[in-house]
Order: sequence, then structure tokens, then C-alpha cells
Amino acid sequence: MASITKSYESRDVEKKWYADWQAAGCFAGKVNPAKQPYTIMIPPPNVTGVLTMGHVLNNTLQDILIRRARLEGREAMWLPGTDHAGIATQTVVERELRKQKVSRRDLGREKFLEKVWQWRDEKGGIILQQLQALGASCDWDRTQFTMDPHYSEAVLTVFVDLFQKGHIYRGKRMVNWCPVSLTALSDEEVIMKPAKGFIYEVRYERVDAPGQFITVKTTRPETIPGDVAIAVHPEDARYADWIGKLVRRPLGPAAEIPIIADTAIDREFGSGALKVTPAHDKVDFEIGQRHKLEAIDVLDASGTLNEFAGPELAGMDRFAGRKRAAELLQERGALVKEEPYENNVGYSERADVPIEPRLTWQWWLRYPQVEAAKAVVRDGVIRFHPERWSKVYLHWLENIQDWCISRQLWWGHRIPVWYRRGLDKEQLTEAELRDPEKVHISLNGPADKTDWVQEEDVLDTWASSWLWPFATLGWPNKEAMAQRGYDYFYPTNTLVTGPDIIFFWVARMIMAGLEYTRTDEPIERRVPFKDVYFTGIIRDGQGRKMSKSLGNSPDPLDLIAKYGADGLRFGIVSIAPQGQDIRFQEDRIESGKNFCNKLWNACRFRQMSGEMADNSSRAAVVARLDAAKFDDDDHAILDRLLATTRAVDQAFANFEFNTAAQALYGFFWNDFCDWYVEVSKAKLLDAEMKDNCLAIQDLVLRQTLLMLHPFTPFITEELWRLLGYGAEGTFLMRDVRIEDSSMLATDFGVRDLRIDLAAAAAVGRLKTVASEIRAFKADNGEAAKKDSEFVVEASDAQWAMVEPNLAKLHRMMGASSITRGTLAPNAPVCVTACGTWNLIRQLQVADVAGEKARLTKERETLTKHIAGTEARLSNEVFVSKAPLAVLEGARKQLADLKAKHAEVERLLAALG
RNA sequence: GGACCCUUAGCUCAGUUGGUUAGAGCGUUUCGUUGACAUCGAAAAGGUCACUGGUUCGAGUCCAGUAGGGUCCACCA
Repeated sequence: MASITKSYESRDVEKKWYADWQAAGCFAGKVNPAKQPYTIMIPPPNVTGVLTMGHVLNNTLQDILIRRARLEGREAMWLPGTDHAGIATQTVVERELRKQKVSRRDLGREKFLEKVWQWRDEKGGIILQQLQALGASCDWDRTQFTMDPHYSEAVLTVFVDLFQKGHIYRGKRMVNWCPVSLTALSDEEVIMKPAKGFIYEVRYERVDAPGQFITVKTTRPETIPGDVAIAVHPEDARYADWIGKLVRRPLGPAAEIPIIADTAIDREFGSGALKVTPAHDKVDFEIGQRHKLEAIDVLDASGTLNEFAGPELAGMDRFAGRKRAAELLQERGALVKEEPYENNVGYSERADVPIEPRLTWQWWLRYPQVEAAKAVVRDGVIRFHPERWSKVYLHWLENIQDWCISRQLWWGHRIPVWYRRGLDKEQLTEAELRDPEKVHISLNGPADKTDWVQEEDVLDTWASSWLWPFATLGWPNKEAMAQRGYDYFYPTNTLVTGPDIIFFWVARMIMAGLEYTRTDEPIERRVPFKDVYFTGIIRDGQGRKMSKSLGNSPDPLDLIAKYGADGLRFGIVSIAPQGQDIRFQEDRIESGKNFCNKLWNACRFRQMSGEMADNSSRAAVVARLDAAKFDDDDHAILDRLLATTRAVDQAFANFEFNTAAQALYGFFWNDFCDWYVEVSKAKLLDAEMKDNCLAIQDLVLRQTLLMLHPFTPFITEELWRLLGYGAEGTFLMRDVRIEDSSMLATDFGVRDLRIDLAAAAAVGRLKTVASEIRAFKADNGEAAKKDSEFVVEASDAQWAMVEPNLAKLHRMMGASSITRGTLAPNAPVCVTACGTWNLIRQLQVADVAGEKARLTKERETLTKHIAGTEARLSNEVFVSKAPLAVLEGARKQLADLKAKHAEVERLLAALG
């Protein structure tokens, strides 16, 4: 067996095992009726994406779940893939083309799409390779792309179906228009941001009464040429005699526009009058509809003012136009006031420019299954972790708006609608849209394509990714479904994602799942997943969101090189409490690495401590335990092993991964390494004790590696092999079943190894005493290592706790001798639960005053605690109401405190 | 305007049915290289758990309110 090196070098280990796992097909999920399936669908990253810290957290958690499920004997399948990410990808490729001074329109649609595909094949999906460096155990043979042929078929099938069911319609409506991407966006893609600007007070002169003005407040004077009315509240007394009169539009082509009354007007705002510009504001548009007003569009698609804005403004960008408009108004005496103003402006999520409300023809979806989608979350068929996100989810569904699913892009699923050639599609009525003579809607298009013209628009990317949980399993193609195990793997078990896409993706997947899967079966079989775990957002040291533009996100690959994939994984998970945002700290990643090194060295120590015995199975290790040789420490460590196993089981059940990681960290580092391994050093010198002690170490290490494997897969696989737990050709990740706490306990029962809890408690006391003595030594300027002489004045009961552990205690306390006797005069003294310890020095320093001060201080502390405890115990209501355990704990504590207090008193008296 | 979250040690944060003297990591200080590990060990200092009330024998934990920070939703020009 290879010997273990002095420190853990992650790089080679990671490379080797990942390749071996893949070669052995360890990641493949296969239909296996004998096993229970466990499925996760990766949230498909954008095909343009590169690995961020957010991905690291999210995918580490998925890998933890999937690896744990594998160890628990389930058929685990984690399906990877990428999303075609319409706008993002198209933008990237267009940017590259621009470097060559080519625009997509120069190329034309077909050629451009060829370029995009070429880009995807060459540079897309890097992120999936990066995930491999992280150790992600995805079933790579199943990798999906949302524009794979069969996936596209699913997307278009759903479109056609929803159209036929009447959920999809075409309508000319106000949309969020991105003047940079030149496409409509859904409400979810618009981010409201406070924007600093100006608000302008503009006056409009009455036609029938020159010299009389009505003023309005606006932040967008450049749209005044598009004004078609001024609206006031019908009950606003100030304007009662204005309604129905005409005023002159102060900018743009000359026009006289009416004063109208509408209840949408807020009388409190500004002057209580609103300029109505139906083409450029949602509210105005609605007012326009109600009053049958014309909508004058003064902007073109890219946000440039057009001829309807008048010759003074035409051709100007909207922001330049705003400034110019204010100047023109000023010149004409129409500008009453201009003051700085901050308001909320909608920005395009992708292009990060203010969106323009724009009136266009778009395709819309009335969501299906809204009520059912609410019910499954409300009723707990799908559980959210943390639960509070369900409120956010339900609130959105309560106020759901139709979804604008068309995008004026080329990269995406082209809408499967064909118009009869020569038809003006802008003029189609709802009835004509459903007339097969005029409009053809199908998967494959009309037979005679020359007679028809296909819709130019593509579908919103989310209108493909909402089918992810089942389209990836072959839906709707029966053959593909059978081949990919749809029946077996759907519904999936857990979705791990960020709360930021709860509307974009989570809610929509639930609706799609309910609409398209197993409609005749129970609801539990139709939902796309059972548990949704929402991660926190990773922030930088200053609490800012990590983003490319801020450059505050470390490159995970650098972190992997520096700390190892396992170190990174363990570090990030241990600082990620459920559902809380995470402030990234590199030192936590470092401590993940250090933990790996600790694990490595503990195993190294085991290997150096004695011949490796039969570790080939749990039973083999357990068979090597010898109950007759158990001492207190053996009981204590097995007790802690059981407790830790239980804690980890529980943490997994509750999706509390940081709790599990911390439990493992604390157990392994403090209980095992700092105590058990240290006391082992004395035992290993004793031939009688050695074999049993090593068997215990082997058992603890085995169980620890199993529990840690989902968190730190590489190092655990390596050590598993090095310590002989698994044979060549087998893998911890695939061929081993993890024991839960009850299985472990049963094992002990079979071997008649009842864990002695009193012994475990005794070790706890001994630890405390060791710690007290070490502190005592430090207080007295004695080096921890230095061989100190102790004389202990102890009762028989106290000495009985010390004597059997003398060998260990010598080592743990740095003592050359520990003898029972009477206290020496003038020697520093320490009162413990195991007697009063005297430190005998080579050079007696009679610091009576200092010793007295120390003991007096200790007595004060004790007195205070005694008083507190006595007060509680003398409270009758406490005694009658508190549970027995609490009561007894308090009594025991009081007795201990009093004994200690008496001893300190005695020592003080002796000092005089 | 509505909803949710956060406020605990110098820093970043745990603290899941209320229960002894509130924890961890990092940082700081002191001591330590005995063959697992200096990516380490031993120890120390450091907190009126944001504030004010309330419920309770008992509150960091439950309730109400206040202050500060954050997030999401919302058509105030």
C-alpha cells in the first residue's frame, strides 16, 4: 500500500480520480427498478457563462445531494446542460462580428445563425468543463442544450398546443422595449433603478383663452410631440371648466389637444394635470384607449426621435432630445420650472439601459395552471427551503400578468407560425389569426412553404427553459422518453437555485410540469420537483453583489488551484447557512483547505501507527474491535461518532448543509484529532491496547470519510483507497453504502459493544481538568511542553478518575510526574473536579500575595455563580415548573460549585 | 406604498421546538518544532446578543413597537 505523503497535494489527486470516475461510468444514472431514483436537473447556465462563485455554491450543493444519495444506495442522476440564452449569446456573437466590422444584418439571418452555432461549438459551454474541475458528478452523457433538435421540438410542441388551447394570442400592446437589444422584454427582465434626472414643469396655453395656461410635470419633455391630450381628475374643482377645452402643444408639430377627465389622475401630484402620451407610457396608453386617442410614436426602435417629433428634434437620441426639448421649451416660454428629480426607471436587465415603453405587436401567453401551481406549494407537495420564499412565489402568482413570449431576435426558437404570403400581419384580427387559410401554426410548417412567410420573432429563452425538467428526459417523444428513463426519473427530487429566478424559472417550471406531465395521475407525480432549495447570494467583503463589471468576483479556478476543489467546496458550504446571503471570505476557503490537510495527516498518522489490518468492509473493521479492551476514551469517541452521524443525518434531512459540514469539522478536528488521537499515542505504546485502538481509529476514519465524501469527494476517495477501505477497481463514490446512525449502533450491539455513557461523560470531565491544568501552567509561566511535577491532593473518588488515565494525562498536561500527596507550601495551586493540583517547581517562588489574589478572584467568581444558582433553586415556581433535567443540572452544578468554593476557602486560609 | 430578511466577540457569521456560566473561524496576545499535521498544538484576552416594552419560574430565542442596513414587489407623471 502506498504511504501517505506529508501534505495533501490536491491537483494530481483531483485529476486522477475524476478521470477514473468518468472512465468507470460512475456518474451514469440508469433505470434500475430495484433502487429508488434520485434526480437533480442542473439549472442550465447560459451557454456563454463562465464559472462564478454563485455557480460554485449552487453546484457544490447539488453535487453534495447527489453524492449523498448515491451513498445511500439510490440511483442518482444529475443531468447537466446549458441554456441558449437568447439575448446574451446573440450579443456576444454580434460583438465579435463588430470587431470585424460586420453587422448581423449584413450577414442575414441564416448566415448569422451559422456564426452563432459555430461560436457555441467552439466557445460555448466552457462552464461545464469548469464544473468538472469542481468535482461535479453529472451524468455528462446526458448533457442537454435548449436548442438541441429534440428539445426544440418540445418547445415548439408546447407553443402549438398552448395556441390551440387558446392560451397564446397575438396583441398590440405596450411592452418593455430595449433600444439596444432591439427587442421586447418581459416584465421580469426589467430592473427598476432609482435614476437622477430632472422634472420639468411645462405650461400649455388654452386655445380659446390665450394667456391662460395649464401646467403639467414631466420627466420626459422630449415626448411632448407625442402628447394627444392633457388629463385631469373629473372631480378636480380647479379644472372643472377646463375639461373639453383645447390647449396648444408647445413642442413638435403644431396641434391643439383636448383637456380630458380621467380617474387615473392623482390630484396630489404636481398640478394635478397629466400630459397624455399614449405611445410612450403605459398609463397614458390606457388613458388613450379609454378616450379613443391616437398614439403618436415619436421614437424609433433604437430610441431615436423620429419625424413625428418635429424637425427640431428628429434624429436626436432620446437623452439628447430631452435636453434639447427643455431648451426649446425655455425659448418659447413654456418651461415654468426645471428641478433635479429622482425617480424609478426601468432598465433592461441585459443591456443595462433604460427601457422604452413601446407599442408593438407581440405574442402573449396567459399562464396555464396558475391555481394548481399555487396549490402545490401552499399544500406542501413542493416544499421550499427556506419556506419563506413560498410567500414571494404565491404573491407573484396572485398578481400574475400575461407573459410576453416573443423576442425580436434571431437566436432562439423561431415561432412556428406562418402567414399567408401577401397578408399584412399587423392587421390580423384574433379570428383571422385562427383561420388556417390565413395563418398556419404547426411544428413543421406548411407543406408548400413558398406560399407562406414564417414569423420573424423567436421565443423568450425562458419559454424553453421552463420545460427543462421533462424535455431533458425526452418529452414529448415517446421513444426518447423510454430511452432516457422519463418514467423512472421524473419527477425530479430537488431543485437547487437562487431566489432571483423564482419567477423567471421556478414558478414557470411548476406550471409547465402541471400542464404537460401525467395529467391523469396524482399531483405528486406531476410536479417537476419535490424540494426547492434556495441558495443565498454570494457577496464580496463589502456586501456588494459579485458581478463582472465590479470585478469583485474571484475566479473559482484560481481558488481551486490554490486551495483544491475539496477545500473550496468545504469552505463555501460551511459558510452558507440556509437561505442567507453569504459574504465571501477567502480565509474560510483556506480553512477548508486546512481541514483537508488535517484529514490527510490524521490518516497518515494512522498509517504510520501500525500495520494496516482488514479494513475491507465495515463488518471487518467492527470485528477487530475488542470490547474487553475498551477504555473510557474508546467509549467516548464512539459515542461522539454516533452523535455526529446522527447530526449529519438530521442536517441532510433539513437541507442544512453548513450544519453538517460544521458538525463533521468539529468532530473530526476536536474530538478525534485533538483528543482521541492524542490519547492514542500513549495507548499505542502498549501492545495490549494497540490493536483495539487502531481498529477504533479505522472505524472512525471510515465513517468520517463516508460522511465527508459528498463535501470533499476527491480527498476522501483517495484516502479510502490508501487506507484499504476499498479494493482496486471499486469506488467510494459508487460502490459503498453509508451507514446511518442506527445501523452503526446496531453493529455495536452485534459485537456487544454497548457504549458506556458514563465513561463518555468521564472523558468530558477529564478534558476539562486537562484544560484547566494547562491554563494553570500557562498562568504560572510554565511552558506547555515543559515536564512539570504535580502533586495532587485528592479524595479516593477523585483519584479514581485520575489514576487509570495517568499515562494519557502525563502526555496531555506535559507532566513529568503526577503523584498523590499533600500540598506543598508556597506552590501554585489549582482546584479541579479531580482534586487540588500543586505545581512543584524546580525553583520555588513564594509569591504568596499573587497566589492569594488569584484565589480570591476565583472565590469571587464562584460566589457569584453560587448565588445565582441558589436564587434559581430557591424559586418555588422554578422548582415546580422546570423540567427535571434542568432542575437536576442546576443542583449538580450548585454542589460542584460549592465543593470548589470550599476548597478555595481552605487554600486561602492556609495562605493566612 | 406593500412584503420579507438582517442587527450576537475587532472582522465574518452559527445559535431549529425558550433551560446551567452565549459559540465557531479568522484576527490579536502568550507559550510551544515530543516523528501525523506550523496548512500545526496549548492557552489568554474580547460580547449589558441594536433599542424599548411585554409574555414566562426562565428570553439571543416568543410577541409588540422603535432605530439602522438590505432584498423583492408596486403604473405616481
